[in-house]
Amino acid sequence: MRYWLIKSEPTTYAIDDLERMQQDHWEGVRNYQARNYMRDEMEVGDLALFYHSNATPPGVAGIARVCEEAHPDFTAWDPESKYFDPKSTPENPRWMMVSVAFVEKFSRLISLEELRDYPELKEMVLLQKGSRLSVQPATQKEFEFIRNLAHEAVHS
DNA sequence: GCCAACGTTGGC
DNA sequence: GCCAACGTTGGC
Repeated sequence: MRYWLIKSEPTTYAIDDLERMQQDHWEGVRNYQARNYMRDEMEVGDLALFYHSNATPPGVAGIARVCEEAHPDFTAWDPESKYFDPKSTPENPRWMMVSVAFVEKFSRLISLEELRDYPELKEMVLLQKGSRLSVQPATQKEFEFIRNLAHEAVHS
C-alpha cells in the first residue's frame, strides 16, 4: 500500500466534513499530475494525511483512507458546479476522483510550521519549495512520523 | 514547439 | 492583500 497527502481548504471541505460524511468523493482536483496520482497509483486501502491548506494555521488535521478507486469526476459536467470544465464529457472524462473514508481526526493540528522543525520530514514533498500539488505522495516513514506526533501524549 | 500573458495556489 | 511559484492557454 501507499501513503499520500491530500489538501483541502477547510472553508470548503474540512476533516470535520469528512467525519460527518464518513465517506465521500474527493472531487474538484483539476491538476493533471494530481489526477494521475489518483488515477494511476491510488489503491483501495491506501492511507492519506488530510491537510488543511489556506487555513490559519495550515497543517495536517487527520487521516483518510482510499475506499474507492478512481472514477470520473462528474462535477466537471455540471455547469452549476464551481468545478465545471466544458472540456470534460461523460464520453471522454478529463478529470478523475477517488473516494475516501474518514479514519481519524487528530487531537491537535500538526501545523506546517511544526512540520518544518523536524529533520525527519525535510524531504517531504509538501515542504519542498514551490510544491503545491493537492494530491501528493508521502513515504511510510513520513506518514507514521506525523501520526505518531499526533498520538503522543502532550508533555508540559 | 515557443513563450508571453494570464490564472491559480497557498503561505504569509 | 501581496506575491512567488507554477500551470495553462493560445497566438505565432
